[in-house]
Amino acid sequence: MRSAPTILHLDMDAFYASVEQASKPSLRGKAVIVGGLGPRGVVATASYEARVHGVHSAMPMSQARRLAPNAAYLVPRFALYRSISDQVMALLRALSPLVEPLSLDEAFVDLEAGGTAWDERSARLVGAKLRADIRAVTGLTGSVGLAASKMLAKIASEEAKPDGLVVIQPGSEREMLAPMSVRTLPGVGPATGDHLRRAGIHTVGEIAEAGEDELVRLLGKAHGHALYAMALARDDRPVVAERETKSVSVEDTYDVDIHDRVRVGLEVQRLADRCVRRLRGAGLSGRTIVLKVRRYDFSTLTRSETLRGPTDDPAVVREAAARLLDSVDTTGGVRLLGVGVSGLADYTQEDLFAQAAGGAGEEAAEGEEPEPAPEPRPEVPVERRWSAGHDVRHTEYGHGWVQGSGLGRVTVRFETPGSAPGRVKTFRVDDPALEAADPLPLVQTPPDLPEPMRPQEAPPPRPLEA
DNA sequence: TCTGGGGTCCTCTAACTA
DNA sequence: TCTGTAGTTAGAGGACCC
Repeated sequence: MRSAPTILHLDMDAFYASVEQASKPSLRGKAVIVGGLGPRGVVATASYEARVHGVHSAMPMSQARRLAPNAAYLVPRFALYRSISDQVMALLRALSPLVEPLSLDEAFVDLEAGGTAWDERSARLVGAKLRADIRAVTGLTGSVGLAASKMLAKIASEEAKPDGLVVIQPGSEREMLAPMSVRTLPGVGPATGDHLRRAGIHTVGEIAEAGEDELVRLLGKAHGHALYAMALARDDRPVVAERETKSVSVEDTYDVDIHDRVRVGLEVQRLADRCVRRLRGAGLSGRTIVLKVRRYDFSTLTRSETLRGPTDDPAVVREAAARLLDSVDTTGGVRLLGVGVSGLADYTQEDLFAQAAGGAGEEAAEGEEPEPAPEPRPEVPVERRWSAGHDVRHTEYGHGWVQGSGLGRVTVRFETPGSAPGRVKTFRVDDPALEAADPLPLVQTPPDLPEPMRPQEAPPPRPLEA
């Protein structure tokens, strides 16, 4: 492990909710909850104001509504979050070529590899400047952790939240970790946490005391060795800039369980098509087709089939998924269906004789297949749908966002990121003066950055577009 | 209270192969 | 030719992460 705290972990604070607050002045300082709004939705992100009420990520939305009935509930706008994430990642890439994004709002940076920091003082300066630049470019806050390893940098940024910077001094790690809960360590979730608790192990220090053999006995080889090393603050994992995608999958949870076997089959075909579209969009193909079924009682099963060679042919994936479905009992109903492809390659090698024999008649068009028009779902009326939180424009009142809709009406608040909190008006859902609009930039005119921090180039295209 | 979506990695078992 | 063994691959499930 290195001797200076030159690994940086950035974590944007309550990212999705903060973006929504930045783009909607009337929500600033208010409880904002972003997530699925259907009957089976869960919370993706809650603003700090909402967390005060006990709302947190992954909580069922129904529970969140009971805890914070007056919060603003919004559906996620991933395209907007991705564009802001790109701005942040560009700032990180100006610091080092070794940037490892973990998600839209989190990344590791190896400052030493970038030559931007070599000791605690320089690392602290870089971290502070990064936070200021993120605020200037995006208007948002992020928390920074600096340490000599990835694990510790991540723990440091967690300690720094919200809107802070924490450095863990090399040499002080074990002492600092010892009293912390085992759940602090990456890889310890509810199941492992319970397992350890039953063995009388509650803190990181107790993991270290238990010894490696005991950890391996309790948790298995890989997990046991890894966790013991982490408890001793041993973590040599490098920051890896490019990770290959290993699988591509899509899944849908249905508002109401599906009982009709024919409908289940149709949904699987739809998911297979969507999965292939994503696969092709990323320029990939794959050998193993996976079907996922979550039944009415939440029991989940997967069935998979490995083909002779990688494919990106929708007909082949559809047929494989249908074969897999044949082996699954769906009586009682299903709440979720998913189709995935793994064993990826960046070429296709269709065994035309063996695999296309069944589907030769319905060959898909070569090359870029057009996005099929979204088929209206049976339960959705054929009228314009206004999603809560999405931007709109009115010919008379200008730019605003959908505060809610129902009973043939849509309520819009007219405001922009740079305006004062705006007024609310209600329209008929089919009002011709109202149309969907693109989000506005959060910061009107991004200030010029000083030379060393200016992003040098656009980030590379993301491998997967949703 | 009733549990999303998109991923990664690990473990166990069975089948196959050398 | 039969048997035991070790390694590899597939398939299923589980845990975890954001």
